[in-house]
Amino acid sequence: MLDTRKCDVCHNIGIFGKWYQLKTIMDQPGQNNCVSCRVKSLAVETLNSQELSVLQTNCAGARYRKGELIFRQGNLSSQITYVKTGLVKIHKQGPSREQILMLVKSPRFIGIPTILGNKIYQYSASAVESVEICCIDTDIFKTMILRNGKFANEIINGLCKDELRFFERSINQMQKQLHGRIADALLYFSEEIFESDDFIMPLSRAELGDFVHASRESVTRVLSALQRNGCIDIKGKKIHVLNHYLLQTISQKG
DNA sequence: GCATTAACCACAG
DNA sequence: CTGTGGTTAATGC
Repeated sequence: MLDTRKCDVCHNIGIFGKWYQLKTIMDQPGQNNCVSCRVKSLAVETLNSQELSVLQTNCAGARYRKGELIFRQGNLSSQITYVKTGLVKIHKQGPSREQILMLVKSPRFIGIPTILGNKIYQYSASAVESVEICCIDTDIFKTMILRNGKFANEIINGLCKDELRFFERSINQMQKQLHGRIADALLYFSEEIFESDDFIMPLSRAELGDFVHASRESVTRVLSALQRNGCIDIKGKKIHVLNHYLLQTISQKG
């Protein structure tokens, strides 16, 4: 089933269940207008004008620069955060090392499990690129879930997709060895995050290591091995996928 | 045993 | 922050 509504900003057609793309115009900082917001989530789109104005008086926008912490594991959560633009990493300190659990492409809610489950953040979120977010008051958010079934439904849809994606990634991480995991990560960036064969890797080698559960040196080695066999071309942070098929094979065979 | 995989350490741009 | 090389421990054939 396709949702053929067009985004009035970038004119991309939204695929059913997927947030609209947004590549340009943002609301002015500090001047929140939920009614005219260009990056409403599917959930927020189900709200009527009265609910929207309630939302508007209970949320605030903020900007974070590359590398800044949005919230920290162990802190008390006070509001739910909606990422309007930019890329965010969800990470957690494990017993031995830091692990990047997932990358979140905007626009998207983060931190819902914390609000509805444990009040203490069980993980941290940081800006990978410069990021714009909206903070919504927890109680208002909960009230909307209780009162508005459609809103709740969209929220649940989002959480389910997250979980499925996470299961998929878990299998990859657990059953593949390094070459496969890195090939996976490259495909993930190329296909899901940037939707292009040419992109600028926003993570450092060390962060990429945290993402695929490997040391920074190993990441470097595998990357240059992939370059040697003509899979990809690397110039610093610029990555060009030359042979998608080969990359997929490596990803599948581990 | 020998080969492979990947982490750790050290050093150099 | 990155790339390389040497070393080492674990695992597989």
